[in-house]
Amino acid sequence: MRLNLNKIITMQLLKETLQREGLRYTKQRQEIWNELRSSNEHRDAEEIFFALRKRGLEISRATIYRTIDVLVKYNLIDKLDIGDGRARFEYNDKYLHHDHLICTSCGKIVEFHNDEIEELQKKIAKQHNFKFSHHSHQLFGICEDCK
Amino acid sequence: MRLNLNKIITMQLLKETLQREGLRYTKQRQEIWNELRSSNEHRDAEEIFFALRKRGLEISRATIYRTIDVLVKYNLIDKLDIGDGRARFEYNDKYLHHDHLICTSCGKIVEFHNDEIEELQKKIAKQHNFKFSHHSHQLFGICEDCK
DNA sequence: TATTTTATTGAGATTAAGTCTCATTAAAAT
DNA sequence: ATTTTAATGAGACTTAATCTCAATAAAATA
Ligand SMILES: [Mn+2]
Ligand SMILES: [Mn+2]
Ligand SMILES: [Zn+2]
Ligand SMILES: [Zn+2]
Repeated sequence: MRLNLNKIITMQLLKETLQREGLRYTKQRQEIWNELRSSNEHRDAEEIFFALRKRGLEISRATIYRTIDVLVKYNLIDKLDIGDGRARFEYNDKYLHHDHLICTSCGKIVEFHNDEIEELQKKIAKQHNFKFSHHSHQLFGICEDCK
Repeated sequence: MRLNLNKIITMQLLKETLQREGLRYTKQRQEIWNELRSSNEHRDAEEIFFALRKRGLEISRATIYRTIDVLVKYNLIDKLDIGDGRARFEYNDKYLHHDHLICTSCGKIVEFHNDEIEELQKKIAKQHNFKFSHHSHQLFGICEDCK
């Protein structure tokens, strides 16, 4: 019940965003968005491709990449670089922004949020007369299990 | 005089680092290190390759990439991602660490340092029982000239 | 609803950053 | 001076991501 309502709301968000931008609300874009919004993982393009294949969907890699670009552009998903040579993506929850702490040994990803850092970033951009748009912040180390 | 002394000291640092690690102090490694330590730019592998070519040095791209890996591994240079699909590198001044503020319009790079953020990062890693090793922090926005 | 318009898709070719192979070279140890 | 072996050079290879273009399907229009 709750999940279903959540899905309806987020699908509506996709539809409205695409309409506002004069883009089409296609089957493929719905499927990719649904895959990312309902997952807690940090997925790369290939993983999204196989997740959809597994669910019996015919889709091209080119469409995955193109759709990801659209979703990132309109802030529906975030791109992140954990240093493994592939871009990863996750649902962008506007009300719960977070950055990442990554274990360089096992790849574990821990999410963190720090209001002080968020504010300091804005302050730094302002000091240099930049109109701040976004940031990329990753901490690397060895996790408890790997120590 | 001062620059020359600075060069002697940093070349010595390379030599000692390589010897300590049982690696050879080769002509190519000296040239790549010298190129990076004497520049204020944020160079990618191809730019280093052409800078050395211009100075009449015969060197292979494979050696550029391999040497960069060694220099990053032993913290003589830092790797940075400004979001253009190529890894960039710069001299690592242990006494003057900095992160980057990048203009998404013209590509201008402004360096900044913030002690509070540096401390908060250590604190966050500690809270999650990580042995903190390094971080990657970029701010993106539109610079004064591009606004 | 049927027709028209045009953005999007699929399949595979292409690009390009980075890695790998292996014969040759040159540090550095003896 | 000789030996040992790590490093280099040249180019093949890998792979994430982009591009091309004919076919398809949203959505606008009749
Ligand atoms: Mn996350
Ligand atoms: Mn810098
Ligand atoms: Zn770990
Ligand atoms: Zn600018």
